[in-house]
Amino acid sequence: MKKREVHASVKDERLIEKRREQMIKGAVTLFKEKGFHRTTTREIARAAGFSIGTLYEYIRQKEDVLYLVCDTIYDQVHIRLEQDIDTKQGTIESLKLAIHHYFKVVDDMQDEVLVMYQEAKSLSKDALPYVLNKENEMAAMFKKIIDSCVTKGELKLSEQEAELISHNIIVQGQMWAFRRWALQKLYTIDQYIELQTKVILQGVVEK
Amino acid sequence: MKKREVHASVKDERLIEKRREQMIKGAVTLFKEKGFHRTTTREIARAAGFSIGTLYEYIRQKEDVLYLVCDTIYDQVHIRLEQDIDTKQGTIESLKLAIHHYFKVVDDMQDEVLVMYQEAKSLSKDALPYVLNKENEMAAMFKKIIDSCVTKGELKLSEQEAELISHNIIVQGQMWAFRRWALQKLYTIDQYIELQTKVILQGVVEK
Amino acid sequence: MKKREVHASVKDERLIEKRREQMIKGAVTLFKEKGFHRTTTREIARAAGFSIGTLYEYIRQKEDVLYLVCDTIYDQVHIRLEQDIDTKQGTIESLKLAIHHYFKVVDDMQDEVLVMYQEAKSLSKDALPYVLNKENEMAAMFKKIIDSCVTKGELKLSEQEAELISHNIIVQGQMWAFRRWALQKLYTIDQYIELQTKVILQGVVEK
Amino acid sequence: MKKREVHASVKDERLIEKRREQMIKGAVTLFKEKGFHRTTTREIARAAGFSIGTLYEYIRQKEDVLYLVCDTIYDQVHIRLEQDIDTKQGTIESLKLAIHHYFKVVDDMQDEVLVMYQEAKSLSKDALPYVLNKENEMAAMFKKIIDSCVTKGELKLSEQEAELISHNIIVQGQMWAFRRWALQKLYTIDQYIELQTKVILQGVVEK
DNA sequence: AATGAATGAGCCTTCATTCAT
DNA sequence: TATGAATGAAGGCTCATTCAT
Repeated sequence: MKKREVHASVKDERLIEKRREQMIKGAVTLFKEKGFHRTTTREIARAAGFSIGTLYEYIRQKEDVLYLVCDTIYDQVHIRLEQDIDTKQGTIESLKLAIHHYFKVVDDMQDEVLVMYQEAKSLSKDALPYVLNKENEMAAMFKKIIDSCVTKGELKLSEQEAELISHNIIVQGQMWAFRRWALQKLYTIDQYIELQTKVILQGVVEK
Repeated sequence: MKKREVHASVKDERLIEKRREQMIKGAVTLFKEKGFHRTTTREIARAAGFSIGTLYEYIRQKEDVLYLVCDTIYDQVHIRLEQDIDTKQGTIESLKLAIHHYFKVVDDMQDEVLVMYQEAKSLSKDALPYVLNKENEMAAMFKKIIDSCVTKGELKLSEQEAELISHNIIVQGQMWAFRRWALQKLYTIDQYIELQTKVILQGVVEK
Repeated sequence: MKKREVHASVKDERLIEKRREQMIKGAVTLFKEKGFHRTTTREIARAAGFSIGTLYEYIRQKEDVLYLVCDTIYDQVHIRLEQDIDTKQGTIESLKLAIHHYFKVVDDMQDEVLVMYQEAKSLSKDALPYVLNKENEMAAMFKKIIDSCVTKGELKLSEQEAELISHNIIVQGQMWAFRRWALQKLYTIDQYIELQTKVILQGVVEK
Repeated sequence: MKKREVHASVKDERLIEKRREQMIKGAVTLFKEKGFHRTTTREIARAAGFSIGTLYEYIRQKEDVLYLVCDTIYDQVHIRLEQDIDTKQGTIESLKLAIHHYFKVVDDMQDEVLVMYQEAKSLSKDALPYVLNKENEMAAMFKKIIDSCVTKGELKLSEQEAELISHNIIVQGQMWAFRRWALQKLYTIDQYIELQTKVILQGVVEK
C-alpha cells in the first residue's frame, strides 16, 4: 500500500522533515494528555515551537497531524522490530525473542501506542485503511515467524490457529499500554513478557 | 463503587428511565458512526426523538450521555453474564461455557462494545474510574471461575497466571469487536470462540 | 396615570393578590441577589412557593414580575409616607419630619429601593413611563411641602430652586441605598439624616 | 488599586488599543439603547466593525466588554477633571469651578455616565470593587478641594459634613444624566450647575 | 387552578482555516 | 518561509413560554 502524501506548501524536503518531526513530537504529548479532539491546532503549533501559520505550511488539515502521528509511530515500531527480528529462522527461541522485542518496544513507546490506539479511529475514511493495513502487516510479521516454526515442526498449529495467535500477540502487546491501569500494577514488563510468552506457547509447542 | 448520579430536572422516575433509554439508543448509533466528539447534542436529541431542550432536561452536559451509554452497556453485559455463568462450579466445562457466553454477548453487542471501547477515554477524570472499575469487575468474574477450577485441581496455574488469563479473556472478547475488520473476515463467531478457547486452555488443563 | 393591568388567567381576585404577594416577595430577594436578568422565571416560581406553570397563570411575561415589583415598592413607600407626612403645614419642622420619615423608609426598604433603582431600566418602553411617573409623584410631594413653607415665608426659594431641592431630597434618600458601600461605613442612618437635613436646609431657611 | 488586565490573544499592543476603542464605542451605544444583558456579543462585534471571532481575540468574555466600558469612562472623566481642577488652591472659586467642570463633563458624557451607572452592577464580584474604587476616588477629589477650603477658612464644615458634601456633589452630577427625563425638561445644564452650586454652598460659606 | 414536561430560538464561545504582510 | 490577525460556521447550553393533564 502506497504511503499517503500529506501536502506541504513548503518545497524544501529537509525542512519539511524537520518541521514535521517537531510537530509530531509535540502532538503526541498533547494527544496523550487530552486526546486528538480536545487538542487545538494552535496548541500543536505552540508545542512544535512555531506559529499556527507555519503549521499550515506543512499540513492541509488538522487530521493530517493525526495521520502523521499514527504513521510515524508505526514506522518506528516497524523499524525497531525489523532490526531485531528474524522471521525465517523457525525456532521457538526466535519466536520468544520476537515477542520479547515487540513487548519491549510497546513498553518503550507506551504513550505513542496508546495515542495511536485511542485516536486512530478519528482518522477519516480515507486514511484509516492505510493505518489498519499497518496493523495487518505487524500481525503478518508474527504470522511469518509462526509459519516458519510450523514448517520446521517446532509448532503444531493449523493455519487458522496460527493466524489467531498472531493477532493475539499483537493485541497482548498493546494491552500492556491500554490496560496499564490494571496490568502495570500487577506485573513488571519482564514478568508480563515471561507470563504471556508462557501462556501463548504452552500446549502449542511440540515436545 | 457507588453509581454516579446523572442529574435530571424532570422528576418522574419512570419518564427519566424511558427518555434515557431513547437517548442512549440514539447515541450508541451515532457514536458508533461518528464518534462522541463528532456527534452534536442536537443530533443526539433528534435521534432520541425529542428536542434539544428536552435532552437537557435529562442530562447536565453532553458528557453525561457518554457516561450513561458506557454505564448501560456494562450493565447489560453484566446482567447477561450473571444469568448464565456459574463462577463456583469449578469445572473446565463451566469455564468454557463462560467464555462462550461472554464472547456471544460481545458479538451481539458489537456496536456497543466498540463504542465503549473507543469513547470511554473521553470521559472526564471524574467518571473514568467508575467505568474502569466495571472493567475490573468483569475480569474478576473470570478470575473467580478460574480460581474455582484451580481449587478443584482442574487447572494448574499460579495466582499471577490466573490473573493474566482473566484479562486475556476479557480483551480477546473485546478484540472480536475492535478488530472486526480483520477477525470477522477470517472466522465466524463460533469458530473464533472455539479457537480462542482452545488456545486459552491448551496446556493449562490438568490432564 | 392609570395603573397598568397585568393579565392573569385566574379569576379569583383574592387568590391573585395572594399569589402575587408571594411572587413579589421572592422576586425582590432574587433580584437583589442576582439582578433581574440573571434571575430565571423558574427561580421566581420556586421562591414564591409554586410551580412555573402557576407563575404564568398570574403573569403574561417575565417582565410583568419586574413591573409588579417596582409598582409594589412605590406603593409601599407612598403609603408609609402618606400616613406620616403633612404636606400643607408649611413649617420647617414638618419638612424636617418629612425628610426624616422618607429616609427612614428608604433605610427600612433598602433592598427594595436598590432593586427598583437598578432594575427599573429593564422595564419595557411600555411600563417605564408609569414607573417614572411614580418617581415624579414622590418629588412632587416634597415640592408641595416646600411650597407650603415658601408660602408661609419659612423658606426663601425660587420656583426652580424648590423643584431642584425636591429632586435632591429624593435622590439623597435613594443614595443611602445605592451608595451603601460608601455611606453606611461613614454614618448611621440617624447621623446621615441629621447631616443631610442640615446641608439641605442650611442657608435656605429664613432666619 | 492595580488595573485589572483583560486578556487579549493578539499581541500587537497598538492594535489592541485601536480595536478596544472601536469595541467600546460600539458597546456604549448599544448598552445605552438596550442595556448590557439585552445586547449580544454579535451586536457588539458588528457595531465595532469586526467579526465575532475578532471580538474574542480582544476579550475573554462578554463581561470584559462591560468592564472595559466602565473603566474607560472613568478614566476619561478623570483625565478631563485632572486637567482642569486644582485641588489645593482652597478658594470657593476653585470649588465652584470644579463643580462646574465636573457637571459639564457629565453633560458631555451623558450616555457613558448613564451606561456606567445602570450597568456597572452587572460586573462580576471580581471587577465590581475596582469600579467602586474609582467612584470613591472621584468623591475623594472633591473632598480634597473642600478640605483645602476648610483649612484656608473659606468653608466651615466638620469632617463628616465635608465627606457627605463630596458624595452629594458626585451624585448630583450623575443625577443630571440618570434623571434627565425630569431635570433636563426643567433646566439647561448651565442653569442646573448654577442652581446646584448655589444650593450646595449656601450657608456653608464663611461670610 | 395547578403542575411540570416539552419546546426551540437564541446566546456565548471556540477553533480550524485563510491570507495579507 | 514565517507570522498572527481575522473570519464565521458550528457547538454546547439556557430559559421564557406553552399546553396537555
